[in-house]
Amino acid sequence: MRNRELASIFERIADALEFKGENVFKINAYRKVARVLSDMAEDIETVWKEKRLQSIPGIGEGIAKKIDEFLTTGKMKKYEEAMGGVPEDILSLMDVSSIGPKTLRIAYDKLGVRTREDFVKVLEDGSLASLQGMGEKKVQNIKKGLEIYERGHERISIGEAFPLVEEIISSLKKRFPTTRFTPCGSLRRMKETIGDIDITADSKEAKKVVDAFISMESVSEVLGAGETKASVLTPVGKRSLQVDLRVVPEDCYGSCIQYFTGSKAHNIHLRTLAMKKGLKISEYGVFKDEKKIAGRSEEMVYGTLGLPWIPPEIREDSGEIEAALEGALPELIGYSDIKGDLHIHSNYSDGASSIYEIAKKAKEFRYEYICITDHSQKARYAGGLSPSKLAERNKECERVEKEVGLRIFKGIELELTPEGPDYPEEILQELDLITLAIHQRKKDYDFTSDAISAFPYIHIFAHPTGRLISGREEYKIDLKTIFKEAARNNIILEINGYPDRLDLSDINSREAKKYGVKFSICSDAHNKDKLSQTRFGIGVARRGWVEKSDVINALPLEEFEKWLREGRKRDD
DNA sequence: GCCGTTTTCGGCCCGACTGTTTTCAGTCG
Repeated sequence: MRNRELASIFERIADALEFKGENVFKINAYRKVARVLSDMAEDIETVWKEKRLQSIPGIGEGIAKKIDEFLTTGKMKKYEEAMGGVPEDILSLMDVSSIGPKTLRIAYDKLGVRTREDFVKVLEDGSLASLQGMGEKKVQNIKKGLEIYERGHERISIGEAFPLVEEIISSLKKRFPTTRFTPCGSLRRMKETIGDIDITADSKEAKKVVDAFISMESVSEVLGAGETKASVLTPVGKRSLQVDLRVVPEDCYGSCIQYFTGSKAHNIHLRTLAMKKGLKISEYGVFKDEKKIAGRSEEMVYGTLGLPWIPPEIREDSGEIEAALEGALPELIGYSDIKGDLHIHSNYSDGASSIYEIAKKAKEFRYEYICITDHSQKARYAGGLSPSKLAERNKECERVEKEVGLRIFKGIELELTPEGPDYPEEILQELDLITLAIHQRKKDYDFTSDAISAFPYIHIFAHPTGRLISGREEYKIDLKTIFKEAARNNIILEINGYPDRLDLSDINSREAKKYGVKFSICSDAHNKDKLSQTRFGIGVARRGWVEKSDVINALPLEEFEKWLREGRKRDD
C-alpha cells in the first residue's frame, strides 16, 4: 500500500509551491489529491495497474502521469523540481501553527532565513517583528506555535480523547443544562487518532458559554477567544490537546455540526454538489440566493441536496456521497447492535476483574452472552493458563453463568505455535470458542502460512495485523491471502476495540468485506470497566462500511449458538 | 492542476479571528 507515501509527496509539493508563491488553485489541486490518496480504501497500485487512475476524483492527466512515473521509476521529476531551492527546514516550519508560507517567504527574502536556527534567531532578536506587516504579537504567537509543536504534535488515541470530551461537555452542561453540545471533527467520525477536538454548541448567549469554556479548570492555556468561538489547550498526559468550541444559534446548529464534523473532503464534495444546484452551503445553513432554506438539522442540510443523512463515520468522500445519491448507503452496524463480547481477559490470566465482576458489568450492557478468552499456556508473560488452571477457570465460568444468569462461553486466546495448537486436542474440546492471536515478534518472519495452518481448530482470528497505533509496526502477514482463506473457511476476523490496536483498521475491514469475511467486534478488555471499549471497535467497523449482517456477535444468543454448532462445519 | 446540465476556458468552499492596519492580509479550520 503506497497511498500514504504518494500522499506525503504531493503534500510536500504543495508546501513547496506555496512557499514559491505559485498559483493557489494548483496548490490546492495537489493538496486535494494528497487527501484523496490518504483517505482511499483501495490500493493505488491496483488502480494504477488497472489503468483507472483518472477515474479517481482529483486525479487528472497531469497527476496520473506523475503517479505513473513514480510507481514505474520510484522517482518524480516534479517533486524534485518543486523542492529545488527550498530548504527542508523551511518546509517543516510550515507545519507549525501561526507560521504560513507568506511569513516564511518574507523571512527568507528579507532576512536571509534558511534554517530553523535562522528562523528562531530572527524571532528572538526582533528583526522579524520590525518588518512591514509583522509585529511583536505576531512573533509571540509564532513562538507559542513552535513551543506547542516541539512539545509534541502527535495525535492522541480516540480512547484517550473520548473520556476527555465527555468530561468537558458534562462540566459545561452543568452550567447550561438546556444547551446542546456536540463533539464534531474526527472524534465524531470515530477516527482511530484525534488531532484536536471541535465542540459545537447552540445558545443565544454565545459569549457566556465561551467564557465558561475558557475558564474551565482543565484549561491550561487560552489560544484565542472571541464572541462565538474559542480555542484552548488541555493537558493529556505529557502532551496537550487543542479544544475548539463554537457557539451558534439554534437555527443553524445542524449545518454547523455538519460543517465541523467534516471530513474536509466530504464537505468540499457536498459544496460542489450544492453549487450545481444553485445552492450555497456554509456552517450557517444552506442558501438559495440570499434565502436560507435549511440549517436547523443535519437531515435538512443533506435533504436540500437530495441526499439521505449520511453517518459521520463514513463521511470521507470515499464513495458515500455517490452511494447516497443512488440510495445505496450501507446499513452500518449500530452501537447497540452488539449482543455479546467475545474477547475478554479475566483475573485467571492477565485481567484485573473476576469473571463474576465481568458478567455483572456485561449485564449492564444488556449483553446476552460473553466469552472469557484468557491467554493460553505459552503466553507466560500474560499469565497463560496451564491445563489444570484452565479446567478450574472453566468451572468458574459455569458457576458464574448460573449465578448471574448470563450465558458465558468458555474461550481461550490461543497462541500461535509453528508446532500446532498450544493445548492437546482433548483440552480444546472442552472449550466453546477458540480465538487465535499472534503476539510474537520475529523480524521479517511471514506469519501467513502459520496463521492459516491454525484455521482448522479456531473460530476467530484476533487483531490480525498485530499493529499498535502508538508505535509497533504490524507483523508480516499477507492480508489478501488471510481474507480469502478466512472467507473460505468461515473464520471470523476480529475488529479489536482496544484503542491502541483497533485492528483490523477501517481500511482493512472494508477490504476484507469485499472477500465476504465476517467479523466479531470485541473489547479485548483487561478489566470490567474496559468492556465499553467495544464502541471504538464499532466505530472502526462503521468507518469500514461493515453492516450488521457482517457481524457474528450481533446475532442473538440462540442464533449465535446455532452458528457455533453448525456454521463452523468444515469440508474435511 | 482539475473539471464541466452555465464553461474545453475560467472558474476553483467559506467565514472567524488576530494583528496590523485605518480597510485588510494571513492563518486556520
